[in-house]
Amino acid sequence: MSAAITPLNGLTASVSECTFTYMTQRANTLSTADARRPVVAAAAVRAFARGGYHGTTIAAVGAEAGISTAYVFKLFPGKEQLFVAALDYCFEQIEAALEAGAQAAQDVSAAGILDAMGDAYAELISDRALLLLQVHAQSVADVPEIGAALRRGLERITRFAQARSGAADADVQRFIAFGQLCHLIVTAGIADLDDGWAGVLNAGIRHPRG
Amino acid sequence: MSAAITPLNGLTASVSECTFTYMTQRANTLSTADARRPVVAAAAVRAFARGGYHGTTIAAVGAEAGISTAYVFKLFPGKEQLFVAALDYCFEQIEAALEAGAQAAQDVSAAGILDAMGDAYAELISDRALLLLQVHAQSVADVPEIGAALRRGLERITRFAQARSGAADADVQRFIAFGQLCHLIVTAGIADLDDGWAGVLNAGIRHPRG
DNA sequence: TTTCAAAGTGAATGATCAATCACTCACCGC
DNA sequence: GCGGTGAGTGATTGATCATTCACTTTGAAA
Repeated sequence: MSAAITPLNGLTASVSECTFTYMTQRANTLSTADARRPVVAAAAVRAFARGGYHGTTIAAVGAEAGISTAYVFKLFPGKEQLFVAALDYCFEQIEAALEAGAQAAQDVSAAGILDAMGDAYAELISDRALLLLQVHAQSVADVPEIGAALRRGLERITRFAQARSGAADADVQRFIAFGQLCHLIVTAGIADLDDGWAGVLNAGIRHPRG
Repeated sequence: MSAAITPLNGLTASVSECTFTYMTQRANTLSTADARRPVVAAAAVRAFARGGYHGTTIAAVGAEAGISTAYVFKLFPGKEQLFVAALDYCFEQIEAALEAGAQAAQDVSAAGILDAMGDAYAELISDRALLLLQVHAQSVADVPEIGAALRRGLERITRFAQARSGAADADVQRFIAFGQLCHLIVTAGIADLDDGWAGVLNAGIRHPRG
């Protein structure tokens, strides 16, 4: 029907093997599977963010990406690997945002850089998809491949925050801990509450969509 | 078949309306539905902790409780309300543990009490079911009833920690934030890792099963 | 123009699961 | 012993979903 082949919108994608360098054709042409995979992974982030791993169908991911269910299975061997690809993509985005935040920091002390990274993270997750996917991933981390992907992502951002800011271990730990508190505030819908107890948790947290 | 009517093992249960006071019969007699509900809720905590909301069948909850699937539906109107009952039960246990910890505190300063509550929490969640249920609840908090139950529980323990310890708002916030970090460490399986990055996150956290 | 491989799809299939129903059995007051 | 009420179950239903398969379309090279 209205197949609407969307021409990889600005997605740089890690097209590492460019054996077909001259094949930089026009848009609207069929894309190669390798180029399409990251686009579908990005769509999977949005779809899985809505319903979680068990609550999201492959059909929903296909619809989000504008392709058929069957083709999702041609691009990824199964649901589990698709979720892992989405999670990897998620942490890629986060590290990039932290780097951008660090680069934009006014105060270049360790604490200043860490703070700027916090701001950048709050900005990044203003659409909530990246945040929700992390929470859903925690929920199914007992699936071995997903747990491994989660640890890989956490290692990535922990190491990055530490190395890029030069902050002390305790400060990096606090950075991550308050990130988790932020996740709780958003998922539980505490940000919008005015009660005293909610104020205790919300204090000083830069909320997405604030 | 092997119906094996288990006689409410030691579960005090809030049998609030005892219109049938004389009916304190023996064990091995059929239990009333009101007395059985909390027992099934406790079983639901364990079952849902394993698979999450979408990944756990009512049959699994029934098996955990030692009753048939059909009878679970006679005790609770549906899966959603059963999960909510499990979550309420979970936060009840947590508040009780915090109170016990506070009572056992050596140092009765605000910080000392908060610390003792942290120890008691670490002890409580050593079997991980209560911890995992909270993570799963975050994951499906967009289901209105479940989100409301989660907020209710968080309000409960935040208010309790604040009132019982008398600590400053910022310290209570930190208490909750590091609780969330603890959840991440356990679900992602970081506690067992030896790498430097994992050490940053693990530092000073009292791990369950440590 | 023909041809071939890769892109992409519609329609099954087989399993699983929430929810329902019709039923049996034990107890209690009479 | 009889009748009713509530405890508890096995079998079924209707829907949903991951995965597969057979099929069509497209683009470009020979």
